[in-house]
Amino acid sequence: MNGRKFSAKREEILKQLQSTKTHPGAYWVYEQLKSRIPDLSLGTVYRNLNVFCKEGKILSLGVVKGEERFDGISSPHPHFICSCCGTILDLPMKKAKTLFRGGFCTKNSFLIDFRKTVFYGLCGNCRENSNKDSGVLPLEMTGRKRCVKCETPVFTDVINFLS
Amino acid sequence: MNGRKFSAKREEILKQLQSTKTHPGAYWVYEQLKSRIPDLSLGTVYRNLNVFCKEGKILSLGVVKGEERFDGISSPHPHFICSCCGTILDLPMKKAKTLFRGGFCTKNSFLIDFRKTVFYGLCGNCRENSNKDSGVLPLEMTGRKRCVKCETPVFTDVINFLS
DNA sequence: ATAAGTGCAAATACTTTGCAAAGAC
DNA sequence: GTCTTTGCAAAGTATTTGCACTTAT
Repeated sequence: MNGRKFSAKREEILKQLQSTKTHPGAYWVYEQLKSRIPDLSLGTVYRNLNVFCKEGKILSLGVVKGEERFDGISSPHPHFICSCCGTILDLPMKKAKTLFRGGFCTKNSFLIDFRKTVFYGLCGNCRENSNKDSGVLPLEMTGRKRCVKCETPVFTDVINFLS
Repeated sequence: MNGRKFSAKREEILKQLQSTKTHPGAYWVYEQLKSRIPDLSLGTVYRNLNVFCKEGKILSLGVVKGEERFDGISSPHPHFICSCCGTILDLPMKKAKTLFRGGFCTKNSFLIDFRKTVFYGLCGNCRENSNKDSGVLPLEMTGRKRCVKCETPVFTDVINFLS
């Protein structure tokens, strides 16, 4: 009674997001599909992007210049965000490592001003509550690997990045 | 003709933000000061928080649950954000390193689900434009060190974090 | 005197939501 | 038949902005 049903529009929204490397926002996805699917509504795009995020099928890159941006590739990888125009680029691991070490801009390329490293998860309180209430973890936490100690879902790929 | 003038309210806003470790949003700052400064307006808080960000006096931690959150400590350091309740914690470097290596939750503490590492700066296009147009870099880029090669402002502390 | 700062309220802009109709199973 | 998905438009909400007034220099 809480399952997900097939929806052609949902599929198209996912495909559209996965078809680009521009890390767009909801409106871009809507606009692209609108010509092909005239009776698509922006609300549906928002709804489904949220669904994908919670299912771990896509990645939210957070709000850039007032608009939430998404990545159709859900495996975590470094990004570059231009603080001037909002362009988002996938950052090859090799380049990321160079930037970490270098601390200055690379010739003919973008200039790194600063970076942010943020850990996401559950604080002690919320973790306790989510276990107590229903045994159900927040949707954001589902679909991931589990802690070797306590069986809680956890993302282990942190080991691989820049370690 | 483009200077900044003293403002008591501005000082208070900065002090208020620096007085807490909770990484609050604009409204919290406003609420705290309202009792002491009854004729303070929310718009002024927003305006000045933006000013501080551009001057590098505070740090924006991005939008968490729909609200932009700030850190009165402007030197970059790792944070933990609870994806359930939005709590933001400063993360001691030692713990950050452990989390990078461990990839699983720590006993009686928060659970790391995933982290994001984002580089901010200027892409090639914008960099070119900002040089051409006026010789003035976007405000976000000011007040920082300069690239040893091209003299463009750049934040060099990336070298020190987890390298 | 001049330019910057502020209060206030209206405007923006992105996102969410309520509800009735349509669709999947 | 039941539960999910959707279109549509309205509501919601954080943030920005215009303008007249105030304040700093």
